[in-house]
Amino acid sequence: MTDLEPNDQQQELIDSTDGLHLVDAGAGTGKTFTVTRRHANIVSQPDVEPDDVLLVTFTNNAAAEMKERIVGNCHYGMRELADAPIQTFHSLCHDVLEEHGHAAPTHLGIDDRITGSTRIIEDELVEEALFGEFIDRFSDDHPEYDDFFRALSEPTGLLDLVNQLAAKGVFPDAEGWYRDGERHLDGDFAAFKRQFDELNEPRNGGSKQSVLRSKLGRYGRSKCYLPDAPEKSDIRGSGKQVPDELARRVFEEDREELKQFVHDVYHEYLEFALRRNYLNFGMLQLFAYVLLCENHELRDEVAFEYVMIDEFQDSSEIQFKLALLLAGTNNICVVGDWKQSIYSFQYADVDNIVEFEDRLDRFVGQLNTDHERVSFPTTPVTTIELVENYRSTQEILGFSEHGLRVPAANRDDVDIAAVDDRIVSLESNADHENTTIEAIQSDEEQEAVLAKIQEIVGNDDYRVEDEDGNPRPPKYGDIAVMTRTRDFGRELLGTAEEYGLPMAYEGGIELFRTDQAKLLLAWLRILEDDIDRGWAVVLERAGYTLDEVDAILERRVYPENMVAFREELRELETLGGVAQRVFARYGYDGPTADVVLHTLQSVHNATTQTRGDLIRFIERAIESGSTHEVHASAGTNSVTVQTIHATKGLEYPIVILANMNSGRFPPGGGGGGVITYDDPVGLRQRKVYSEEAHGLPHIYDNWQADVLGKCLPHNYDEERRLLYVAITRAESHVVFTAGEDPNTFIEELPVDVESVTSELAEIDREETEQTTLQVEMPVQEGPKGHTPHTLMRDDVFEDVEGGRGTEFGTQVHDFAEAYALGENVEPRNDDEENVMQFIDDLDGELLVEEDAYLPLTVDSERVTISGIVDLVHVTSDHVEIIDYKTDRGRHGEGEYRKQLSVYYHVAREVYPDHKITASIFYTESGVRQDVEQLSIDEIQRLVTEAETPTQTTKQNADR
DNA sequence: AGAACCGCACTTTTT
DNA sequence: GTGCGGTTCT
Repeated sequence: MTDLEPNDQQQELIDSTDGLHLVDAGAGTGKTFTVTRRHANIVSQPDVEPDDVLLVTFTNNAAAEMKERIVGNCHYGMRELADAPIQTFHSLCHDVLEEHGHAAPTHLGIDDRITGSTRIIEDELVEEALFGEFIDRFSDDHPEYDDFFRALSEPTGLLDLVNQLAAKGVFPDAEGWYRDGERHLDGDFAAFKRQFDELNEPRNGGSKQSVLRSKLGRYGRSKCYLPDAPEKSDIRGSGKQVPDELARRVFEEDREELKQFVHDVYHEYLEFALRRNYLNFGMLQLFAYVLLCENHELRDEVAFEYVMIDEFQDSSEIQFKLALLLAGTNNICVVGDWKQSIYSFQYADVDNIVEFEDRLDRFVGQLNTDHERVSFPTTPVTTIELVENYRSTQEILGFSEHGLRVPAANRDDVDIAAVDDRIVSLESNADHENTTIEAIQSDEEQEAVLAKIQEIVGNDDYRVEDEDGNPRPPKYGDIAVMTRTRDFGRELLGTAEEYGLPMAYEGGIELFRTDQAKLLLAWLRILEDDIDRGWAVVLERAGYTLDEVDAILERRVYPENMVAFREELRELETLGGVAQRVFARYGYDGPTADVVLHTLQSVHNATTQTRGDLIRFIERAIESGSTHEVHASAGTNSVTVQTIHATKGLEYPIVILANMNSGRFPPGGGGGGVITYDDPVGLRQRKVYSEEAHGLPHIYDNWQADVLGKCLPHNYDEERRLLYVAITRAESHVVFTAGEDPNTFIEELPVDVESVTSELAEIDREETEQTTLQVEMPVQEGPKGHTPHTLMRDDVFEDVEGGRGTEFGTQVHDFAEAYALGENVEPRNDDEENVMQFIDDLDGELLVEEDAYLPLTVDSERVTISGIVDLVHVTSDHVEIIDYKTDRGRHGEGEYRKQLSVYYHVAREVYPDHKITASIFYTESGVRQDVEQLSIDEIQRLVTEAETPTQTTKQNADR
């Protein structure tokens, strides 16, 4: 609808630039279109610059898309808008801290600075490792907290807690809690009591016990409370309700020590992170918030004249407050849809939008307690509803509302009147009415899904609209299968492959962190060069203890059966063969092994990678991030498989909502945390002392927390919204599918469930357009011009045990350069001794050319480059390219392979007749290792892939 | 009809 | 550890 004019509500939003606005923008109502037009309208005012208008999105992709659309719509070009504040909260906070935030930690009593070199830890596993290191040290330093640690199974639970507190705006300072943070930790008895009472209400007019009493039926089961814990009959009472005073008994508990513990962990972790020169995403917001709270001049300086927040239902409490601090005026506009709030696990709080006015008022009050930080009135708030839907037929829109009304479980009762009251019904703008909504159940669900797809493709009953609005029969590419779990999607993909049906999974898969991938990697390493890292994994897996593994690695005599297996693998010619044999050995025959195999093969086939390349590829994949993105090639005609969470913002003519099976949608259960934090209950600990920790029977010594856990209602709202989101992706047709045991949702929806047995035809692979999986190579920056320094990834956070780290490496490198330049320097450690020895051993006179990047113009015998490659040594017939590394074990030679290769090819041009080698010099051991060169094509390919990220198939249509 | 008991299964993803 | 659904008991 780029060419179309805005409708009345959209126009109203575009025109009302001033004042507080809450916009309910349902699915497919042209939200992005309207927001970008509104932005253009604001900046078209004579005294408003793009810099004055903050537009917050929740993903970088969304920000980029917004920017692009805005450029197309106003008189500013991309250049003027390149630095305009159209960004995520996180990147905005990053900018603020970078520019003004050096002293931010001091406001929390932390004597450290945020500097330009402070890194943002993006990888969860990296942070967990760092946190683990921190918590080890912390527990050593604080014997007084031994009791807490005895009850903790996973220290990462504490990291979760810290992040959750940060997202709620609860921070520790030197003495206690920043501002009114402690109130949140204490909880709110009145609010708790309301929830307690609601859950303690007898059912069926008094004839049936309350939900709470029923839940407490398992009180004490498979638990061993301390002797002073009350009896079950005492807890549950004798009537239909539990005793009223139970609320107070479980709520009132001395938590001073627990709060102190959490405070110390939290505060010292912040100190630790700053000392190690990193921040996580939560800390970005934390410090930016503190800074904006404390520094009144800065707040005025940074403040924006206009603030717009997109996808407001995905915002967290601290983000709401940040927005208030960043707003210099009341020109605040939040746009969102509570019905599409499905990211609470990312600290999103739907109440930000549902209770917007209450929260606005409350948060401003909190911010203004001691100083007027927010100086505009919180009323009036103008509400604008976008109700015209440009995506789906009316029938689908009507049906989608049922998703918000049906019970998600037998015991779930929905307050339909209350839901209806909140729903703003959408009106379809579609000019065609051909819609089908159906549900099928089959004992072989996967086959049923595929058979349904075969039935749909080319079938005029399922006709869809082409770009000009004319009806046409559907293609594979018109269909999306949405699932709640990745697993089902992956399995379906495997089945589709068997039948040759073109299907591609889109989204993140944690492919290379699976045991399957790690074992395969280990064996590939063993095959490649027998290195310890391969054997260590394999031996550990076979049950050897760490000491035994060490001994075996030391003696290099490996178990006979493993050596035999290695020889067996050596015989195999293809990578697929190796992988299959490895998986067979360990009994991996599930979908994960299949996908690992398939993915590696597609990388392998599509390129000319050697086994060594693949090893490095897997290493990088493991290192660089937990999930591995797998995309369908753009433009191929294949069915898309996605999780519902990943489909937000997308749309498809035909949606198959699969895996509507009992027990899985909605999810059941969920592990019990040790320390929980949840308003209004506050901070609680469930102390479980395990047998392993004590050699005693399992002791559960906090019966209060046990009961508290049951006093809060289980909320199914998000499950229902998930269903709603999935249905509203569809333009024309929806199919639900379930296996043997359909769940409550599918039974409660107003649609007949038809039992089917599917007849599935095998598709001739030659005839269908094959889809290939493209795996994004985790390659960093590409080259700019032809200087190699841009090839080096500079975001590798190096921190190695025993004091070896970035700083140490820099020192060794500085020493090496100074020594090569002939300066009078003394080695300070073994590494520098080794470097000195190495340079001394090189023959010939030493000549130096400073700042010698490319091209290498040399007429001397020998050149030192003070650039990124550490040393280029030239003799009459030989060029040696050398890179020092201070931290063997952290990085293989693959890390800087591209960069060394670029030098290699340049040297080739400069010295066509010389022998050219490139190698890594490990300073710790004094070992030099040659590096195999990449061809120019290979470098080019890696670089190109890094520069052109694959597009997602269908972005939010142009509205 | 309601209460008690038993066995089963056990996410999503962005910054 | 916990919620669900089904079965059995009262």
